[in-house]
Amino acid sequence: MRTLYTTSTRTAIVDLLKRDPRYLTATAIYRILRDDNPRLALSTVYRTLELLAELGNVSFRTESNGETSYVFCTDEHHHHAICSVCGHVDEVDCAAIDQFKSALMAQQSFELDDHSIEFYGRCARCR
Amino acid sequence: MRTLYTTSTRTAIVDLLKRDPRYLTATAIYRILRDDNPRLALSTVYRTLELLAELGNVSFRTESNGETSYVFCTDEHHHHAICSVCGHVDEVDCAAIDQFKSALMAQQSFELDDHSIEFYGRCARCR
DNA sequence: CTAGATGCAAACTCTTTGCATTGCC
DNA sequence: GGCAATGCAAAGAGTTTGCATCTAG
Repeated sequence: MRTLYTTSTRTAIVDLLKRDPRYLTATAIYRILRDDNPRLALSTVYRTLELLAELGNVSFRTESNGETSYVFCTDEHHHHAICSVCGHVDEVDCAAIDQFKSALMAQQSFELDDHSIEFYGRCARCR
Repeated sequence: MRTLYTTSTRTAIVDLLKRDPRYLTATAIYRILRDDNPRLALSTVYRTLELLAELGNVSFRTESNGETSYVFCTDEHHHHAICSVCGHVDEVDCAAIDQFKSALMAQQSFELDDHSIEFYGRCARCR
């Protein structure tokens, strides 16, 4: 198995993602971190984000403009509650989804394997 | 307000989308329709899909490779059950979502405004 | 006839890749 | 020292745009 090095760039990206619990694009991350490291390359940001996604430490989604954005998160199956005011992202479990399964089967004989859910609203601070 | 013309290209695209209830990319649509109309331009397909999306007759999503794909659907709020075998897309209402609201509020004081859901599984024919 | 639609080609944006260099372990 | 990571530049892929031409109404 490939050995992973702990580099300052990787640490900086992970720290930023942990500190800022919102969906950030590669370019946004690049712009922020370039202040401290002017030689940072956008391609490095992309490669690191790809790595973090493989490791399950980051999940991503596609914005309406087609850009991909990333959040730090756990590896377990869960969903995101996204604040439409500040962009804050919280994880939500999906216990209640089980109730869908039977309804869906009965309604149109569809056998549920997986699901993808995002919730939008206002977080505790923005309400 | 702008006047919309009914052109053969638009009719062909709408017909194809109605006939094939799966998420199709612009390029896929282009390839299929080019057989009957060799002078068809990919940009026309994009422009038509954009128009249909504005009119609420089409919804779209982003595939894992970054491509956008489109399905014909109703304008009302609903979700899609996507067959992982044949790609068939069915609409699903979201009555059961209401049960989430109270749970979500109690759990982490998040006020739910909207949600985006996709289900994956096997449709009646592919089970 | 006229505003809207189309084809074609060029431009754009985001993302990926090749390769020489640098740096972690 | 050796393999992994990075910077830089160039290439890719999907999508959008400008403009002359064509066409529905």
